[in-house]
Amino acid sequence: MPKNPAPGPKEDPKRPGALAAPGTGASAQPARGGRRATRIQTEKRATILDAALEVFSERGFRGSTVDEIATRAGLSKPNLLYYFPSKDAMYTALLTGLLDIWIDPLRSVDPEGEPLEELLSYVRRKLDMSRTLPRESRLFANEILQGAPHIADILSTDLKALVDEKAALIQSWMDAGRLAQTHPHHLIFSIWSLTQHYADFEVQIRAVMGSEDPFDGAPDFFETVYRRTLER
Amino acid sequence: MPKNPAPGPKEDPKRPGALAAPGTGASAQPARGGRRATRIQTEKRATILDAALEVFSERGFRGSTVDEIATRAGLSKPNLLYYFPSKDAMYTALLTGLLDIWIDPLRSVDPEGEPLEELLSYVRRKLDMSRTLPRESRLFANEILQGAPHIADILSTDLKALVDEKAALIQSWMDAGRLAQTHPHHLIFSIWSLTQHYADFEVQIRAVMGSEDPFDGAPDFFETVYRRTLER
DNA sequence: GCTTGGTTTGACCAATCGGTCAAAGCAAGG
DNA sequence: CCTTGCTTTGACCGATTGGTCAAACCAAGC
Repeated sequence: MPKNPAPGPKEDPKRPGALAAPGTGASAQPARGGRRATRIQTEKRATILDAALEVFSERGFRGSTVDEIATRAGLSKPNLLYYFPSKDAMYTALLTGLLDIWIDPLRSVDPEGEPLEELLSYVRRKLDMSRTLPRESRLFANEILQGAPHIADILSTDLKALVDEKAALIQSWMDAGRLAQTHPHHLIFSIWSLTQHYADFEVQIRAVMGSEDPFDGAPDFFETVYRRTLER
Repeated sequence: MPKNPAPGPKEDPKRPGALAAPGTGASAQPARGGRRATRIQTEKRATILDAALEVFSERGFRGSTVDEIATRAGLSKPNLLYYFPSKDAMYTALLTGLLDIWIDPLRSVDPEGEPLEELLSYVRRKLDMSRTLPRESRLFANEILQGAPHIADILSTDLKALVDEKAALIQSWMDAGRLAQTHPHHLIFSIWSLTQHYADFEVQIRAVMGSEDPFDGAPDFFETVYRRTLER
């Protein structure tokens, strides 16, 4: 089949370096065997992961099909399966690769910083991630909604440890009178909830708000809420 | 090979007005034809919808199978299809039937009541629904996450109208100096987000909190947040 | 017992699913 | 030119999907 240069019937429309594949594990592993990864492999694996993110975040794992991912990546199904051994492999690569990025803002809440400012900037960073990485947010939302079958253990070990640590830090700030008293765990949950809501439930929010951009008023609203809640 | 008549390869020409809808929509319509519904029909349709809610809320629409719903309802697949013409019919019946219930707490925010108390009790009622009806919450979460294909129009008409009305009410309360100033729309979103989070992301929250019951501390936390945010 | 009308089921179907495979395409070095 | 090794594909497989169908089941009225 003489596949000319750029026939792309429904080729990758655009979405430029939408998500190259930072720590997404796009490049780490060779397609097969133990050899080193070709440049073409690195690129295609990144393209595939981007398409997979698109589809998985829209339909969840079980609702997604390899065929659709392949089409959206501009590949044939067998060709895609040449780069990733299975549907599950793509999903796992995405999840584990993104988990770190996703949790990072919490990790960088600084014990040495000014308490209120640290938390406010955590909120800001989190909201920013929802705005710039909505697909990633929805991917996690889907995974958790369906019982977190692939990452349940990570949640109850690594994530729990991190949250407990930061909750203790916040508690110590409150005990020192540098923040108003509240339940630290629920405070953290509220930040996750509020910020991710704007990505995960975007359709609903846009439907209700009409033309106005939801992300316009959100930062101010959050700052107001958390200032009033945490300022002593 | 007695197979032949029925030329129609596939197609459901009719699809009589959306499925029933009293409460959960379990009983109103007869399974077939125009006759009145038998008691057995009423009961089985309710049983089926309950099983369907269980499955749909766990796996989303596309991830769910008719077979699993049938099994969980204690029926054979053809038997289930005798009561509901299609998978889609079950899903639609559930969604439309539950939408009213879900929105109801907002509807009953009383313009004549004491502003802060009205909103606090709205929050309480909402959180209570997440605790007692987590499957319903997850059903909606799945639907919205996947773009709200079945209810997009309702969101941008009925729901938008209701939210706009209540947002105006809240704004008037703020203008009258009976509540501290904030963005009413985002305030409402925050209530949806915070309360439903405890149902939709239950696995994550439980993983992080360990043995402690998340629903224990939540009501107090919410009251604190909204008091501090709204008290003038 | 027979009829009637609602109910239940096993067998079956076309479409789609995730995944395999052998064969072919292809660029680059010799 | 030929080899070599990565890349791509059409054809195909068994399993599962949503849905159909004719036949059987079953209680109740005659």
